[in-house]
Amino acid sequence: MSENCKLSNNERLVLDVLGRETGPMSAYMILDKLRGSGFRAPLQVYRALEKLIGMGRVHRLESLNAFIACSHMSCEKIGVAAFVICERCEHVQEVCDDSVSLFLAGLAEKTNFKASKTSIELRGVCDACEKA
Amino acid sequence: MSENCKLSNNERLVLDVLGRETGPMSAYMILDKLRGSGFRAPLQVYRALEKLIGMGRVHRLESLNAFIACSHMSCEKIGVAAFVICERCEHVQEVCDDSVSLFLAGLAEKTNFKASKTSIELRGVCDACEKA
DNA sequence: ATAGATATGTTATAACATAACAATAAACGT
DNA sequence: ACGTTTATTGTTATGTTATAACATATCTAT
Ligand SMILES: [Zn+2]
Ligand SMILES: [Zn+2]
Ligand SMILES: [Zn+2]
Ligand SMILES: [Zn+2]
Repeated sequence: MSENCKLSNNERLVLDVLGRETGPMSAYMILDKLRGSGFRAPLQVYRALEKLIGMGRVHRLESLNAFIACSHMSCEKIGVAAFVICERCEHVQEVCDDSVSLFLAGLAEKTNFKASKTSIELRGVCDACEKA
Repeated sequence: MSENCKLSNNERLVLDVLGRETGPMSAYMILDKLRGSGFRAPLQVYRALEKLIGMGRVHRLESLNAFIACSHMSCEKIGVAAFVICERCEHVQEVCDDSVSLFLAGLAEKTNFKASKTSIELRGVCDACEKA
């Protein structure tokens, strides 16, 4: 938590871009948004993303190859979250309650597995889009 | 289920390659295995994979950009499976029990979401590797 | 036969991600 | 302040994953 506060310049820039956007962004979308701030190569984005993900301030959506700012300012239990992704409106809801961590703990126990990273993603249609 | 039996030539070839391998394979690994059978382009693999996934006979591992044959000969409830992936030995265990479908159903209900596709993946170290 | 549907082949290109190396800048003990 | 270490940034090139667009062939039903 002490380390979470100090972001490098590039990390700050990337996190700000993700924070302004409501939906997920690919690394290359982020790069394009930051060309005005001097970014020129994908690696600048990927390096910042790696750090931010390590801090729990950004999550990677595996099924989209995209990234999104943590909706909790920073996940305490890093990696224990589920993402509900609407394919119509691109809205992503992050769910981090006990049911998620209990399910994952149960699954790990049942398979005698030590999980270091987890990914739960649901793709479909959100309530708002379904009604519209 | 009636459609599941009739595979096209290319689908058969791709499924056989995946069936012979114990671990996950990328599309390009599959392509290389099938050059001897006349495959020349990635699209031949991707098209077959798309169909096989639709039939539930192959699963895509989002966190690996790789594919694996269904360990059940064909998942009845397509897409409702969890994958436990060892990063040391590459072994993948497919879990399809009620706890998985109940968890997903609960999550969907809680978020008023209609899920059409789901992905649950745990990355870490399996029991065998941990002991070794 | 022939029309429509399905499957396949081919080339090119888009989209996503990392390797390798060079240069700077910040942190730290002396 | 000083040199040493560590972290950060910049740059070029390349590797990896996936699809678009178009051409051809095969199958199926009438
Ligand atoms: Zn979070
Ligand atoms: Zn929606
Ligand atoms: Zn399966
Ligand atoms: Zn293992």
